[in-house]
Amino acid sequence: MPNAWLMKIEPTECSIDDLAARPGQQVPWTGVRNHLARNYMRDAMRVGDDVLYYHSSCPEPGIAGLAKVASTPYPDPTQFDPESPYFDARATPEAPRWWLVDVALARKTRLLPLAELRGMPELAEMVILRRGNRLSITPVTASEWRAVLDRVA
DNA sequence: GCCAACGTTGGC
DNA sequence: GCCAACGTTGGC
Repeated sequence: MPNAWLMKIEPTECSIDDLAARPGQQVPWTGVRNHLARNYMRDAMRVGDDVLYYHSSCPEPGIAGLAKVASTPYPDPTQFDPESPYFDARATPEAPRWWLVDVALARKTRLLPLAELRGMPELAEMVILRRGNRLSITPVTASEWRAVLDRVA
């Protein structure tokens, strides 16, 4: 049984439709600069883990599709790129500070809006819904995953 | 634009 | 190590 995760992305960066249109329907999860979220990718994720693809900072925030972890962790290349907003002068190829995984589309779903998630009793304890949560990557329990799957079926 | 919540920075 | 100030996130 794979673990499951919720991963936030701004649709202006890569929406579910952008992902579907990409060759390989895959996206490297660049730009994470929070240690806990980094640790989830580097230390806890496994290829094949389930992912809830969540649109954030947009007119309709919510779950937009299902995806899977598609690579083992590797250094985020943007940390070495002085032109990138994610450049980190303290990182070197010998001692990277930031890691990522590739995420591959499983399928687009109907948009499950944040308000609807908040209304689901099965998701009462979901990390993303807790007050003040700002983490861009959070673990999802097996029962939460099933509840979301049932809802978009 | 507002604001709550949280993380980071930096002086001490 | 403490903590105030500041920056960021992200929904509304």
